[in-house]
Amino acid sequence: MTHTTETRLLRINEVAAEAGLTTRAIRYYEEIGLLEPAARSGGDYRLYDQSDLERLLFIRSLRDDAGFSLAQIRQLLEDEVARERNRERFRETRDPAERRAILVDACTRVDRQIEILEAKAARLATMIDEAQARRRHLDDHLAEVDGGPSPHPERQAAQGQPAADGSEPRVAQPSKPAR
Amino acid sequence: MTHTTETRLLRINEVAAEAGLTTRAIRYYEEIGLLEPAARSGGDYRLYDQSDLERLLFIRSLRDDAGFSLAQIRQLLEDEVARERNRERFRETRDPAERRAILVDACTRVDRQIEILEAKAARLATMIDEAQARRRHLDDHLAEVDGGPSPHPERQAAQGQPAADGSEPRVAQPSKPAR
DNA sequence: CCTCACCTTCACGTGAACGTGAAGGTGAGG
DNA sequence: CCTCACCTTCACGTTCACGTGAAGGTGAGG
Repeated sequence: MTHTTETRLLRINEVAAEAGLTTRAIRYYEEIGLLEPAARSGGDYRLYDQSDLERLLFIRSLRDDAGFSLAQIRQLLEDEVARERNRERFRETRDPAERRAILVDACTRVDRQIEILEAKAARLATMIDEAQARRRHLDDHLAEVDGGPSPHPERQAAQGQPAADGSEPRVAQPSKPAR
Repeated sequence: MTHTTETRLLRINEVAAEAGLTTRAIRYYEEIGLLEPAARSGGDYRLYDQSDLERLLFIRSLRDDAGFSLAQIRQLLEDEVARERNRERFRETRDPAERRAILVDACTRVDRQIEILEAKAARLATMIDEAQARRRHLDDHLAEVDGGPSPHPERQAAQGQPAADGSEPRVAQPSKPAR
């Protein structure tokens, strides 16, 4: 008898709590083909294992943190599954041409994933930069108001009168004078 | 007469084309308070200026590239507007305490923006790393299949027999053996 | 003045991503 | 065996982000 190792199967309610999702959401994800429970009980209860939980956590982070639609998530997960199948097929052949074809297909999928992800990341990076620039500018003003010319040590004090109004370097996102 | 400078006002159809949105979407954004046209014509036609167009482009990039909901975008834009108001108030007072309060408020808003953005970016970065690791692994296999031990020059050739099955370093996103 | 393309405001329709009962089955504890 | 909490499958309701007419006004060209 494996005594502590084996992390028993979870019912939908439990896995939902662990994943931070509702039971309805999980059933919905099953409806649209995002995951199937590892097993069913006698009375057709859905039973989930540890990998299901991880998959749900992954789905949730894609949805919440990365902001993907379930359709995009489906695409990403399908590519993942295809990758798995490719590995199978790869192992089952010795023909170099076929192996090459499998690898090329895999590359195409991965490249597509990367492209999708990087487009998002690039825009986010720009926005973060802009926000941080504003933050630094505010810090300077704060230091200036707080204790005269002597902001934080690592950035040299803005000598003279550093445009003592509240002017900031506009980066993006315009807005009209009186709106 | 200002002859070329002045970039005349655009009607909804034109600004929609330039922004890559539909007229309906733009009217909807107005409904939910994301932007108001710069002006209205005699017959109540919506008229947009250059800053409106930029704002629409910004909204679109937030929606498409960053994957924000319109509610989140509204939040971000509102913070932006608040920032604008703060600058006004800042200029209109000389009281250091008040100025400080304004700046602290601004910092809070910016920090919240940054927090939201960085959460998204962090998750995306991880995913990109994982995808690129897979991509590199595939490249190695490809090179191996293509021309024996001699992958691309900048990465040293995997000597010996580099686990000639299709094994990849699993990074995240599990999947069960036979699903 | 007429036409025709574009505009306006309702107002209902739609797909995605669930929420919310309804009606009945399941399973561990007392 | 009974209870009670949790499960099942319909199936309709809801919010978001628009789409799609309908019915009528606008404005530049011929």
